[in-house]
Amino acid sequence: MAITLADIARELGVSKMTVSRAINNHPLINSQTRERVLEVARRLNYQPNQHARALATNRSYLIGVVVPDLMNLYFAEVTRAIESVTRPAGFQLLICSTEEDATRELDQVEALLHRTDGLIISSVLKPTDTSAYRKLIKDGARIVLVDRTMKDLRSPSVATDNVRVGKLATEHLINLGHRRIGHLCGDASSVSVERFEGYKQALAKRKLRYVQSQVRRCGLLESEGYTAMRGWLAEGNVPDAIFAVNDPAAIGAMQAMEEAGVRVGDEIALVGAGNIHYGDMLRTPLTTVSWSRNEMGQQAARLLIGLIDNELTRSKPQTIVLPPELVIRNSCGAKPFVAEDVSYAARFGMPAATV
Amino acid sequence: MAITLADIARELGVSKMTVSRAINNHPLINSQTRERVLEVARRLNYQPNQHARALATNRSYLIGVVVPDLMNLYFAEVTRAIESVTRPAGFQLLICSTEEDATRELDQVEALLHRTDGLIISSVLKPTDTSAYRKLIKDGARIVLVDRTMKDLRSPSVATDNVRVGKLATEHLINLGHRRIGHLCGDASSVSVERFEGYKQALAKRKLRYVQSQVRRCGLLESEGYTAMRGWLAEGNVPDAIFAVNDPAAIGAMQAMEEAGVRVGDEIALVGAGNIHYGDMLRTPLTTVSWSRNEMGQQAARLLIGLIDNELTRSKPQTIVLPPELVIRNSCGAKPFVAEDVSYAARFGMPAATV
DNA sequence: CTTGTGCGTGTTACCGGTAACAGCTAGAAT
DNA sequence: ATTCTAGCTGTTACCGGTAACACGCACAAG
Repeated sequence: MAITLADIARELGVSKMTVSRAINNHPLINSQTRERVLEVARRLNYQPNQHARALATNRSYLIGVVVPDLMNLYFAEVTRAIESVTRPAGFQLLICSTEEDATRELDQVEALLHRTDGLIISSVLKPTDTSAYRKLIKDGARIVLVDRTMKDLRSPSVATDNVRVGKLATEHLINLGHRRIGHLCGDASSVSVERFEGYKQALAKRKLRYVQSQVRRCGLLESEGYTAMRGWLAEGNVPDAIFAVNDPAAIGAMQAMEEAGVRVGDEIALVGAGNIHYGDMLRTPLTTVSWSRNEMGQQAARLLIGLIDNELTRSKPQTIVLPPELVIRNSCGAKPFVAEDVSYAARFGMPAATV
Repeated sequence: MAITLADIARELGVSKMTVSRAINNHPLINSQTRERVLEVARRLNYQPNQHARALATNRSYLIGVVVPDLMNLYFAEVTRAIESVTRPAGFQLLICSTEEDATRELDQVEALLHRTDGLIISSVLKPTDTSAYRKLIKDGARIVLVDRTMKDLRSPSVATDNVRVGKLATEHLINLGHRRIGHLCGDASSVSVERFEGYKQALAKRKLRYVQSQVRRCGLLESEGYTAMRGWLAEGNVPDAIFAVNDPAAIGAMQAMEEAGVRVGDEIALVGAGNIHYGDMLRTPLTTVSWSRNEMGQQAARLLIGLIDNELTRSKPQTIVLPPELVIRNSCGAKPFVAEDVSYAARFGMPAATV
């Protein structure tokens, strides 16, 4: 078995408490004693039992992260950003992917709550389905919402302005001269609903009629974008331009178009959202709407640590909104097949190429 | 505070032990009593304290996963496969990304060991740097290695035949008529070393001379592939064909080539390894070597659960080797810019497109 | 010389579970 | 009627930490 406090205490002829204080740098301890303890601890390679510590202090130094899909690089990036803040603060991450499934999300959240100090959730639920989380939060759960938010929930959140995302994408397509603009819309989640709303607002603002048949439900997964677009192409009556709810859906749709021999960006303009990695390296580079995934993850992590340390007041939770911006590439047909404006090098913070 | 066993016990006028037995479906309990207990537990929404349980049983139902890079979809896929086995078995995952950093790996492993029942590791270390893990395993740590293995370590592992990976890729380039074949080689990890070895064996077998200057060290990250290739192009003396240690490195190199105006698959043939998601959808679809990430993750998970349940004998650890196969696309120039042979639909197990 | 004070250490109890064993009860076997 | 046994339940101790309080001691102040 592993070394315990008691082993060290026996070795030195002191009490467990003294050892505990030495290990935790308690102020009320003689510095010489501390040194002696630490020396033995090092020699025996003492590793504190995290379960015992968690039981006694009610602090696990674990943070749960619940995301819809880790195969979506958008969330991989957000998760990495979260980790970049939590790790230096001494927390480890319990990561769960819900595969865009609401039941699975609730199960996971329930299970995670009781072994973590707090949760960062990107919820698949309808933004109005707040009852479950409302109850958990009332019972003292520390939850921060990221990317996808919920209505009137007493918990901090970080997201982008998704109505604006939908507007930016749709207006861009309108500005390019398109009039029959369709939408591959997502599910019931906040991002889906709000981006859809932005799409409708953009149409209305420019006096274009909203046509039901030009909106197709697809979901947020790449495979769903593919299936939906394949169906659409088979049925016919496909619009000239499409705003897809997110990049994976757009990429799935793109693939369906290519298989059907439709030239993306030429015959059909396409815009996604999220600016995922590889979006600029695809056969047809994807025009999209972008906001900082890094900022998103880091802010969420800071908010949660704030909650854990009781620095944040519970009464008026913070809501952070990140500004979205359009990233024009080729899939929208705006600049058919010219080089990228931002060099790849910039992504890694390198000087521009000299070759 | 949360509901405890004692609360339920008091409510029913029985002992904590009876409640504990009811919750855990102990055989020695009256089924009526169990029903009564479970009913109250449900009503009070009892959730067992995992820390207490872990302390008492020395079982946390947590599995640690240590991968080099979650932004590499290859590992995202392996992780998802692990989760597909561990979740039904009642385990949750503590996921760490080491960012291809050895120090970080050792820190994380040390920290994870003491709060998990076992670890699945894809190690960044040199395959000969076994001392740290050897010690941990001797002290009873349950570790399964995945993707990247180590020499003579008493622990089960799942990997592909990486020498064969290097051979398949290089021989393919030779078969296409190339004679000046270079290699973007990785780091000191097993996969890097073995694929390099395969590259050399393929050259030797076909009586081609191994030329030092045609091998460039780059690492396993996309950014490193980019940097290395940019440097190579700037210096000149670039070979006709390149085998890159993995897909991210290949994709980075590809980007550097495109920025330099070099037509990939035409002026320079390129082959990667790993068959990551999006590899087939790039501007130039990437020829690569593939093996099942799903099989890899699932087998690793099963092995670890076997270790945890003491079903696996410690004396002769299992080593599972997954067969690699060549996936020919366009970047090698073999079939310049024709349609994919395998439809995208197949990836999602759908019938072929009818449009 | 007493009292107070502050520092450092030890004692005790507790966090919320579980293992091991003891004890009780009813019905079967003798 | 007595003993045995099976089946269930309770008791006690323990997992490895920590909080709260008690205590001892040296030294300064009164």
